[in-house]
Amino acid sequence: MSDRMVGRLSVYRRLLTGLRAESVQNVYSHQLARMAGCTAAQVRRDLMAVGYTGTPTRGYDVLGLTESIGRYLDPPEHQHVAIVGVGNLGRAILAFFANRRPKLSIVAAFDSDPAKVNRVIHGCRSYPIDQLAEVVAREKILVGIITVPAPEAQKVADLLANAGVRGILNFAPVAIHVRDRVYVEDMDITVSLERVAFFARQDKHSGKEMVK
Amino acid sequence: MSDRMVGRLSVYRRLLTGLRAESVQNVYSHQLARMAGCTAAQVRRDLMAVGYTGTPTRGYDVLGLTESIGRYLDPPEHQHVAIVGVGNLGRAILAFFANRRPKLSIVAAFDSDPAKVNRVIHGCRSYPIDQLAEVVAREKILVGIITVPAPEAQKVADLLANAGVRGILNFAPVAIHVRDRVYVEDMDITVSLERVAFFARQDKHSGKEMVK
DNA sequence: TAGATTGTTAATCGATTAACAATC
DNA sequence: TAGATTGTTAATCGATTAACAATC
Repeated sequence: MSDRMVGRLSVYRRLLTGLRAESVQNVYSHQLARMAGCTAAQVRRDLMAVGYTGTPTRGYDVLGLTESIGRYLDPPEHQHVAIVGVGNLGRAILAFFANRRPKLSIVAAFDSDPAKVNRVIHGCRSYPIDQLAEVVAREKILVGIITVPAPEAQKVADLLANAGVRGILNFAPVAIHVRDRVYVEDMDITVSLERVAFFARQDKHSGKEMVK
Repeated sequence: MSDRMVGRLSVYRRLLTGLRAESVQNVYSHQLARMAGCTAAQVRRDLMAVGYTGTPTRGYDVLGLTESIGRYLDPPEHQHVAIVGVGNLGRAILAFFANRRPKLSIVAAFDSDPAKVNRVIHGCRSYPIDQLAEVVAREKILVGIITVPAPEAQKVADLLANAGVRGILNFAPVAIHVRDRVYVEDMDITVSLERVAFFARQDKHSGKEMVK
């Protein structure tokens, strides 16, 4: 299971949820492909991998496929996330994810600024950073989001990894190093914006969209 | 020039800037590789592509390499960016980029909410959305950032593309479709978080970091 | 049946990795 | 010189694309 495929499955599911809201019952691979920005063959291969089969006449059943992707992508039980750094970006992410996914929710926020802790921000409790290990263990948090300034990112990554977190989504503009068992994904807005600016100046480019 | 390579060059430059601040004059490929989270051979191949050569004894000259990457990545003249959607995320991005890059700056923000326009937010002027085409043309804006809710993203993408923007960084959780000459990069926080959550549950995974 | 779509294999493509002579 | 690093080519790897018989 490649990281790209997991990303596409996540996109398919969102599209399927939208179709269900419109009472659409069946969908063909080429329809999903057009909406997701990939090819029909890629959709079919991905769905094959999650073990869901369609039929030539009706394509894929929207409800059944949604559930099948959910069994694949979703945690068996509710999965808890922590966010470290309650600045502008941290608060934006808290607002964005508030009550969005039933099985994946941010249950704790941490900051080193005393003015930002022991509060409830967009429905999420905030704690002093030195309570991180304790809260991560108590709340069974497996995923951490880093939204602190670059100079503090590595320190925070070490705290999270030592507390038992197994996945990190890093927004700090710096590469962090953790032990091999921790999955790290960097979302570097500066790098992305520089890349878009670079290709915006090129007359020709691949033209394909990048799903991060 | 692949999109991944452009991303790595952006990372190298940031690292080199840090080294310069510490008065480091020379750097070897394996040092850059360790900091950037890639391989030494990859660093050498990337630097070869930008046309900068090192020497076996001294490695690469930090200052010269920084300038060489800049000539490659940076626009010949100041490049202007617009952001559409002044919600939590939009304001966070404005705060993040305020006075950060000398040659790449967000010069205009747009929103459909009358309460959010005709103001200065983190140093950036905000306009009503219906002035987008006019302002984009006047300010020679080539890049747009979309931070509106998903249902409005396609409409905003059309507005930007029609106004002459050539690159779009899309934070809305939906795929947008634009003509081929416009480069689109999606930063989908939901997809990324679901992916991290997925791999956090796996016992084994690639372990390699993903630079987006 | 006819026709469009599916599951699945083979071919293609591009990026990464390994290897090594040349170099300072 | 000796030794580590460089530029560069070949081999590997994985993902995407193309193709097509099977199927409803």
